[in-house]
Amino acid sequence: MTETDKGGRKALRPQLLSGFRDFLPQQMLLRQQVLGRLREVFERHGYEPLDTPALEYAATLTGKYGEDEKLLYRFQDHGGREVGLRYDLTVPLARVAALHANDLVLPFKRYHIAPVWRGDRPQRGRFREFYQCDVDTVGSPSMLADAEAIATVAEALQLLGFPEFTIQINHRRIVSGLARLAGVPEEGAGTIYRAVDKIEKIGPAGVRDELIARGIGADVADRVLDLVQLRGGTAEMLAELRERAANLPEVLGGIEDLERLFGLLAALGVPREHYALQLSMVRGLDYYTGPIFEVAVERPKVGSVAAGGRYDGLIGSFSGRDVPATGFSLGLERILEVIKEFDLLPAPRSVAQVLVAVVRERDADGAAAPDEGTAAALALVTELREAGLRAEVYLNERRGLRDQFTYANRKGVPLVAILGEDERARGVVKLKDMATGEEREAPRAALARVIEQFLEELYGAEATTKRLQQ
RNA sequence: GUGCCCCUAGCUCAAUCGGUUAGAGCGCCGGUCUGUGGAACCGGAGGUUACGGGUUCAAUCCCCGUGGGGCACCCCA
Repeated sequence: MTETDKGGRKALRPQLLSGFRDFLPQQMLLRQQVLGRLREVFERHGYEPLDTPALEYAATLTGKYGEDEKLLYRFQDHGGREVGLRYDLTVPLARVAALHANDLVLPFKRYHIAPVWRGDRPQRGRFREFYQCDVDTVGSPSMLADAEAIATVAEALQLLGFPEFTIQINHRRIVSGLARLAGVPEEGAGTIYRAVDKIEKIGPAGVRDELIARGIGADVADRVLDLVQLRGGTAEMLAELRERAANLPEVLGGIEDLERLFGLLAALGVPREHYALQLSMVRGLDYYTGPIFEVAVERPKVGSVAAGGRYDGLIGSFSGRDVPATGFSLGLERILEVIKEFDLLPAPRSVAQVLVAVVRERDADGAAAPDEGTAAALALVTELREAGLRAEVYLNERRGLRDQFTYANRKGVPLVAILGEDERARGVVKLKDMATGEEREAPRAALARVIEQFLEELYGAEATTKRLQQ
């Protein structure tokens, strides 16, 4: 931070840290609209809200993320404690599950919408402070919990109007079986996983090159690629895998999980085009133990918008007693990138639905007599608020109507209500639609209803009723 | 974290080969205009050319560093 000299006065240069953002009202309106829909879907599926502190003991966060741990924000607090900003919402949940084990009804389903921090280099859809929207279930080893998380995410993306998306599903044990089948020791497996995960991006030949470049024999590389590229229906692919992994009980368990999971997804009615077995998909975080999920988009180029999986060992790392858990996480900013790209959710520009103008009034001599007009406007705005409308009054009674219209116009307030002497005498309120300039008069008593009707004509039922039907 | 590109008014961009007082459009503020906006006209504010240093008689321009942004990689939501 540098200081500057502004008009003889020292001033701090207002500046943001790289990868951190302010959200101005326009952006907040869109964000809140999206979050509102997510919350709605989460609660519809019975997930309960949870929040936890931004800051945790560093030890809580370390050893969970593998190589990514280098992105963890950590430092000493005033008491010299080693602390860190949460890197995701999953580890804090595991900590909560261990700490409050006696207070939670299992299976415990929670959603958590909150910022997380990663010391990554910013790019489109990638920030150092960003919001994750998680749904997780603690205490159920059943694939039902995984299926529910997947169904929830599918429904959320549908509700947001995502043009097309596929939830890719794989299993941690199948992934590690890959290395085993290829005859690669567990330590070197990471490089295989990472290379394989890029198959959609760089193609099989690219993966082969990368594997060989990393010291994997050509024959082994081919075997891995062969497995990962199994084609056909899900059932056929799993059957084929079962055959090839006949002597690897671990992999067989993974195959069973997935067979069950796919059955449950069908039973839940998740549209078939929205999920698929993807044997090349790998998740980087260390804590996954079972099924893993990911939703990636090609357009815009922001990578994955959601990811998750089962982590049956994570809670045990806090409590010493393994408790199964699984969940799915959506990345708000990446979802917003998609929404902007396809213009899926035109958000209102302003929270206010109506601006009550303050009409200046003069007495017979032409002297200012502002109080009556102001009082009338205040009474009206209060009335509208009591009727449940989002109404504001222009906060400067010395301005003319012209300025007040300009204000409404700039701010995007769709309606302006005018209650001057003339209207008061006739018991009406004049209502102006700022988009078209059209004016209507409504009896004072019925004004709120007329405004609601007006808004409905302008924006459809959605804008006024907040309740969204699928 | 690595590499490359970028940064001039609130926004989008100008400014000859390094040349003297850094301009325009839009926006903003005020006025023409006491009850009708997004039009027009007039006027105004707003810049240490991101910041710091260096080279030079002279730097928006060349060099170095810092900060911020973008792209690719790494990785990831």
